[in-house]
Amino acid sequence: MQNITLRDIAKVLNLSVSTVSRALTDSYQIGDKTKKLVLEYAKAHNYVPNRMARGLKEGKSRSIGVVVCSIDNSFVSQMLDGIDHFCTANDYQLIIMQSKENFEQEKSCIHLLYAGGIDGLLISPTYQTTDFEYLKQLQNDGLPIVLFDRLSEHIDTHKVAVDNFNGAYNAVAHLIKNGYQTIAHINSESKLNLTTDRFEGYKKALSDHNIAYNEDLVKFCNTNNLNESLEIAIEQLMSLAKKPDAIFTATDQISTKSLAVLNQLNYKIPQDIALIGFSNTDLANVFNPALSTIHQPAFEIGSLAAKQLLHLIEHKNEVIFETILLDTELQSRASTKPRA
Amino acid sequence: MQNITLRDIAKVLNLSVSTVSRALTDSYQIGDKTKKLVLEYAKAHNYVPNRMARGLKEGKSRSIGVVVCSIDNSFVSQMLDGIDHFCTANDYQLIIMQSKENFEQEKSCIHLLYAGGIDGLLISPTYQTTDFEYLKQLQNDGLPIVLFDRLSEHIDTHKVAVDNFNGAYNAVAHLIKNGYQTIAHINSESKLNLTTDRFEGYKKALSDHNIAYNEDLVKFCNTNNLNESLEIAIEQLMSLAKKPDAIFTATDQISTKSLAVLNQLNYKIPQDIALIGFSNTDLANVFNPALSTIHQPAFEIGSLAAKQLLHLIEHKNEVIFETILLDTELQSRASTKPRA
DNA sequence: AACACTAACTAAAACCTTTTAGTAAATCAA
DNA sequence: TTGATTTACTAAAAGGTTTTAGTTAGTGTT
Repeated sequence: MQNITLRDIAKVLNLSVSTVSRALTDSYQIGDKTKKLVLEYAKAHNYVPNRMARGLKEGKSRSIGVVVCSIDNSFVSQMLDGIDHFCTANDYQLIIMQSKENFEQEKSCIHLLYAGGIDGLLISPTYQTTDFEYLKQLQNDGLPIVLFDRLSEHIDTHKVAVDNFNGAYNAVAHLIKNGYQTIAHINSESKLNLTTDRFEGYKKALSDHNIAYNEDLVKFCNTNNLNESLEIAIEQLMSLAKKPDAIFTATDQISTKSLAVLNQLNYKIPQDIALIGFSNTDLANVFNPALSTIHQPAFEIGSLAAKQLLHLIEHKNEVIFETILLDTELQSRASTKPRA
Repeated sequence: MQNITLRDIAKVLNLSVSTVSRALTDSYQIGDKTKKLVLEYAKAHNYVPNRMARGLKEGKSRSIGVVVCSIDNSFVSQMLDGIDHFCTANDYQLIIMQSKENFEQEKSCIHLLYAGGIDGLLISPTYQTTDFEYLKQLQNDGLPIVLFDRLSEHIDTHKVAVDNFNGAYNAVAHLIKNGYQTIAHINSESKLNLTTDRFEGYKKALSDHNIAYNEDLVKFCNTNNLNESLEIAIEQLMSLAKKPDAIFTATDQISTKSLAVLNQLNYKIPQDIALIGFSNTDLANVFNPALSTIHQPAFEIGSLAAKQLLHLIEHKNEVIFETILLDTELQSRASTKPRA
């Protein structure tokens, strides 16, 4: 099973191990004939450097850890695609772990990854996460960390996400422009920027259009028990004295499930109630009705975050952290058609 | 940044490196007092063995490679979830790579993974893949390999997937039972078992119900250019002299996109044409109309495949390979309502 | 007292790479 | 011809772990 090693090549060609190593890295110290000889032999015998040995020697593993809530989430997997794309292009391996929206499991993932010797960490924290001390400690120990999608102010590092405030603002402004006036908002229960920014965007759009904010129209759902808490939220909204004529939903999961719940309750969309939400599904056109969405450049978020992390790994001394916010895109479909 | 090493502990406690190593692995050769001393010091100073060093020494990495067509595919990501679950529970790390349905890229992924020193490989080949010589060579070199979801007879190893023949048979039988007679079939262009088994299941269901097979009703689409080739296929089907009254689609992508195309062409489903297909989307209920599906136990496929692989890694001598086929589930919805 | 045996430890090699610090031979300047 | 420089190579160490092959001190047997 064993792969061929430098020593094997050296023995056959009657050279020293160091010469072979240098020939393969095209060092100026080695003559052209020797280089050619070694290169050809290595190629012919399919030599590949042992990653463990190299990693041990260099104190690097050329692998990065990624912690996400769940691989099994279309938006997340789109970001992972972007991360993978950039890392593969730069010869870094990806080790992906899932927090399953559970803070304890998130800590455990991070610990395992760190112990496994990753060169850097890409993390999108759980909605529960409020304590960033653990991450800050690793950061102080020299581990490069980049936050993506779900950001927090409690840790200072590179961060990549979309402009959630503007995305939310545009969604609500779009509803208002199309004649909707009583706009509800369903968000996830969390202290992350993502949540608060989208909420703030909602409020700002209302106030900019002279619509009074009404807290009865705003619901925060428990992500760990979404089905049930969302049904309750929607039923509460629809039994208000002054019923909403539109809903702006803040996450992918909430958007699609709200559509399901509203359909099940036999509301006509958008006649009875309009719906727009953050979502990256490529099936929005197939929905009943086609769903208006705020679309995020998921692939770009991932690849940019990876780019920032690899830069951090290779230039550890630089400490000017930046936060990159990409633009969202409003995709208008049947679920928010202008009111007749 | 550097983690504490065995040598550090040895120096502080005035012991040899080997004693410390043995104390930590609870060897009988070390006295109880010494063991306790070492264990406490290691714990207090958060010692974690260097994965590279251990990997180098043992010739193992405790990591496995996974090659899939694309992370960004809900069915794939559900399987990855299962794989991750089992591997994490058994302290193996996952290195995921994407072939993007391209055979050359698949080979490149496998090569990178092998060079990276994985202990085993989990692979779901591209639809293009017909040549398994490369994999067989690695297998002969001692690399444990398990095929999942997309199987082939050209390599002998553990395999995990669903019973595609039966899944397809049930879908078509369901259509017939509900009164549909002229049943088209859209599949992906490939030589993999998955493709042929689903095609065979379709044919068998027809013949068992005394419906003549008509090759005009069967289309194989190019997965790398699905949008266009699918549109052409559907237009051809719908312009036949004897139009189909139902379509059975063979893959997740084809199923959802067919729905989109049929909607766009303004066909009423199921009145003009019924639709059922393999798909694992959890949004089938939200579609227009709700889509009948053949659902696969994706998580179980993944975790079982991982289980088989880890077993293979830890018992390399055993060579009785098995193929596990799980059952599919028919989920009947509006798109295949019984004909009036 | 001589010997075998065990308990508790250690020194050093091995895994494979990269890199530091050299060496030997050839070339060049004076 | 001497001394300096360049070219093309090598020996050996380092990185952290596990493991082989010891060593030493102490106990038990006769």
